[in-house]
Amino acid sequence: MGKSAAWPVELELPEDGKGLGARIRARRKALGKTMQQVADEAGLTIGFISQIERGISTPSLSSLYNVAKALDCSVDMFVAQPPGRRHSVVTRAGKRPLFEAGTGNTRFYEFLEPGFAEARLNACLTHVLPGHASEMMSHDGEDFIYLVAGHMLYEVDGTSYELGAGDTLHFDSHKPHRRTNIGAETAIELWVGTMQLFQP
Amino acid sequence: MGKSAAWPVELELPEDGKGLGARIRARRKALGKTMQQVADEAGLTIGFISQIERGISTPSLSSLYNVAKALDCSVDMFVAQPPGRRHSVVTRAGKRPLFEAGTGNTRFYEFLEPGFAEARLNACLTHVLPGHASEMMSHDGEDFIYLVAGHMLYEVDGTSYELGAGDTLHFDSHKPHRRTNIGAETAIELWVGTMQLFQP
DNA sequence: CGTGAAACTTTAGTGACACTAAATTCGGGC
DNA sequence: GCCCGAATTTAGTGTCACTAAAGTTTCACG
Repeated sequence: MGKSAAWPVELELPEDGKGLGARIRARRKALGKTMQQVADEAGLTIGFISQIERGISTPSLSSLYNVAKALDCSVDMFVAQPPGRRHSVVTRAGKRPLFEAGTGNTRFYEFLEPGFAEARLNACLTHVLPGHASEMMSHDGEDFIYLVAGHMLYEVDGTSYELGAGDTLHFDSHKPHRRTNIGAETAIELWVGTMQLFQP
Repeated sequence: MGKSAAWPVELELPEDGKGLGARIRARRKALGKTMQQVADEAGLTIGFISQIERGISTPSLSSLYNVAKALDCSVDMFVAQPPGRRHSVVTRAGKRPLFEAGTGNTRFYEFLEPGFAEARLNACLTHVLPGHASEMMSHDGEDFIYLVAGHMLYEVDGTSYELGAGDTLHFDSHKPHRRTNIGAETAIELWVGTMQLFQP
């Protein structure tokens, strides 16, 4: 099965129709480089670069790594992305759908639609009522939090961080983490991360 | 050169010492799956999964794609990351280094250190004085902007977006974009993106 | 401790495809 | 039309992506 499945990478195209080869070509042209230059820097032949870009050949991981390096970017820029989804470039304060999270009416979140279908960033504004404490969690990706208002206590991998308005927190989401509103008022946190959110 | 360079992918290890195989194993164990399960779902043999995880064999892109799918994640989770860098989980309002950007004293930014060495997200708080207009730019990654204060006009790929405090903007950074402070006061924007920032 | 089964590793291959060198074609400028 | 740079095509080759099966290790249970 392995070898005859050489094409699934290309078949799983994002909606904009770009596969691995097309993305490499787009990047090369954006940098104004010839195939010969890329081939030289990647230690490959110009013929192979041509075949890669036209989807006729698929590079090994190490060759792809070298091509990405010759193109001044990282490998993940060329690999397949998740399928398209609803999106909106701008979201407006006071006009976002508000959803209740979990149980107990202690947390609400404003859903921010991603700016474009293939976006890897996801964002969410969460309103946390005083006293609310989440359970310990751990997941893929990374969390970036900007505390818009209030006082929160975050625990990440056994370490506690107390945050006030304007502070930020950023950590690897694999690490066990939870949060508590330790203030007297509703806290508002802006979360930006690379974990795919449930889309209402 | 191509084939004899089968190991550069492993040699370019992030600081936590994890290569492709080790990351696959970690993910598999995190999901509580056996090699046999992953092999079945990926259409490969258990022997090959074992060799991949121990770095003895390197999968083709299509096989890696299928393994990632069997592990409920995307390929980019397994590829090499940039080298380590300075980081800090928390940044405090009023305590961040402030830098002047460009010329003319019309823009200052607070540098937010990434939360961990391998983080892919980068963040920055920018203070934009009234009237300041940036030049048109375009780069890798994606931009997520939360306007903390003020009124800004953003132009992305020919389309204009006027934002007020609390609004967000999110777009593919490849698209030509620029911004102008159209208000009477300093605007503050929180930028979160996947482009690597200059690190002071 | 012994046993058996599950989980993983090792071995001994095979053949397809990752990649090459060189020939040919294409496109643009003069 | 000629020339040259850029890209594509052709005709391979041999390495490694991947297999099946045997062997080893680990783990749970009595």
